[in-house]
Amino acid sequence: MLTERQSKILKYIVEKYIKEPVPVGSKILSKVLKCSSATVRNEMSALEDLGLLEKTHTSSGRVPSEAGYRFYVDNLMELKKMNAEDMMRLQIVFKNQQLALSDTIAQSLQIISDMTNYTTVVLGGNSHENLLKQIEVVPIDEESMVVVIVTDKGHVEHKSIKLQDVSTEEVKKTVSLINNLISGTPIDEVSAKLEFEIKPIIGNYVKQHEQLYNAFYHVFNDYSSHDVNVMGRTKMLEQPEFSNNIEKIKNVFNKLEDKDILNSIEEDGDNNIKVYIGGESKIDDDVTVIKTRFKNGNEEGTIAIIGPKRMEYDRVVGMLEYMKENIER
Amino acid sequence: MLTERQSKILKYIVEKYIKEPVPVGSKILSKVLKCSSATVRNEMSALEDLGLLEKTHTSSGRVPSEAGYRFYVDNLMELKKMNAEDMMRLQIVFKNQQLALSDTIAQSLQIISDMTNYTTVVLGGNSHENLLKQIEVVPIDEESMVVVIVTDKGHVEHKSIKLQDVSTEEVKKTVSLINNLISGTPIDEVSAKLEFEIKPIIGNYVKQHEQLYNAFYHVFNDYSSHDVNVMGRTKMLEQPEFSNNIEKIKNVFNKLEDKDILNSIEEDGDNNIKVYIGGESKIDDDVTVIKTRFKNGNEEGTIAIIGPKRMEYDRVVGMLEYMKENIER
DNA sequence: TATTAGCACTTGAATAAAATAAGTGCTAGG
DNA sequence: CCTAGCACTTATTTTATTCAAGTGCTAATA
Repeated sequence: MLTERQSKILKYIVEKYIKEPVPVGSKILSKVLKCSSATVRNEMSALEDLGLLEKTHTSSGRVPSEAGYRFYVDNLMELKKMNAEDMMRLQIVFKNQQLALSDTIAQSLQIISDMTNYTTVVLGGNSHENLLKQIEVVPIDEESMVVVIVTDKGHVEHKSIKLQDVSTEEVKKTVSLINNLISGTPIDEVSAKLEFEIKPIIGNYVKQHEQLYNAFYHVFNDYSSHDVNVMGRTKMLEQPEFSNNIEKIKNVFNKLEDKDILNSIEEDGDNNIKVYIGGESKIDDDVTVIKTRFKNGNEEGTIAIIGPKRMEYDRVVGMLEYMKENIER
Repeated sequence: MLTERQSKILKYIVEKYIKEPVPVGSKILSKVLKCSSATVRNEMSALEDLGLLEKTHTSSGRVPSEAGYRFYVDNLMELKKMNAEDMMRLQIVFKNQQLALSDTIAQSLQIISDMTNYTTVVLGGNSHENLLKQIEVVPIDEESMVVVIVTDKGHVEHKSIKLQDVSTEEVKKTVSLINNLISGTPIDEVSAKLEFEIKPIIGNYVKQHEQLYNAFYHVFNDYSSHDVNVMGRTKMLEQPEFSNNIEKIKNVFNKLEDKDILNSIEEDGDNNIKVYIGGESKIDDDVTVIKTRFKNGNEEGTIAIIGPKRMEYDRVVGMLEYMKENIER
């Protein structure tokens, strides 16, 4: 366990370094703590031995290590309430009764991205939690049509398909069959049900049943299963740890394009606010992801704020708490 | 007009500089042209006076100016056919009969982005060219529902709306009213028709008609009107003119996020391949956009390749021609 | 008249050396 | 246990030096 003074030192260094990415030396701390710089140096050395601080070179000041940030977040950080002005901006969105929940969330996260200069993400629930509500087919011309899938949570997915020698009648019949028989099934089980419950039936009355079955099968199989909405991608470029390092930018941007990586943020079980620092983030050693799940009626999902490891943890966690509260009622 | 020799010099400089972003000096050209470097210098000086070449500093070699690229593209460039290997890769996609056209295009442009290290874009027709085909409403719970809009070109857009005290019956009636009366209308005229043709009618039999009307009105008004699909955003980072210049990266990425800017690429009338160099591109002085419209049956749109001004014009134009041909049949 | 050899001159890039600033570890004494 | 003091390290900044590439211009040449 850390002594009172060590805690103070670590907290100060983390917060100072977050404000400005410059290693923190003993001199400034000696003023804060009203003791000599030598004393501070001894303490810093101890904190380094504990793995909470690091040096950038032999004679540099100290910088928080990943474990240092972790300790700060878990033990030292004091939550910061949002300031009134920021709250006002968000309330304008939340008070707007016209908006559907997903739009409310998107807009408010866009605002948060602007306020903080961090990237924000909304993830919309997993496909095994989404049940098929209804499918609709709209014919476009002789051979192509659009299939629209709606889930019980209001997610919509669509795909155009091409069919030869299948009549509109046959398609309509099949659609109502699907709606009657397998609506209510989790999306990722639909393909299976199609095979065992629909295929045998349409085999009887549809000439090109193989083709028709295949088309629907593919539609559900390709169901991308996740809404991913990233806001403020370019905010990452404002952060000094990236703006000097093209390789890092490349890496981070590529990860932000990768839906699998983003979706993996949703995985982790619990409903509280979670903080993934550096290596824990799966994005980059210098990136932190802070996320929480939300649930409002039958809509649920995850919101996340992605920024540098040097993120303003106290502020962001406060914001996310505020967001969660407002979304959930 | 340029002399034979001047043309040769300009062509050589453009192509050399595209291969490697280093100013081209008179020495190498003297070898190519089999004349003295002094002669070349005189010619280069003349080309500079014509505004086709530039120097990066008083004693540097020459670099093509924007006008130089323009002249090259319009007069000197020899189209380059795609090589067999690249063609093969694309043919695998084009030969796949299963895919809907939009998927074929997306996949092939993804491949082109990988082959060239340029960013690619598909734009899906303007809203005034899209006619309303059909709308569908799927109720999600007591008060919310999803509205799905399908256009005659197979574009799908959806939006959830919230309604209080409106019965499913009333909504259904309104939907079939819309489908019967204004299907076939250009999307961006639907709002107006709603007001004059639908509103008066539903006023008679729907209690909360104001609310219902508003909901539909918003749905069409927010219709984002364009499919924009950007592939290989991060490829820009591979280009040396950007990878050393964060400000440029920021600018370019922000523009690539901006749908209005991307859509403006579609504007320009004509169906042929168009090249917008540097300032003409609306994205950045160092960016070139090469685009063409395509039309296949009732689906149409624009494909574009976005890269540095130092783009391999001959290769990209060749590819785009090949793409257009394949899409259109 | 068009070309070319020759040369002085300019500039950016690379390298090296020196000066500066910030900060550390350690020792010894209060 | 704390701290004053000092030798030592390292990154950063500044200045000077050299090097390579390339130009423009002049005068001679074909």
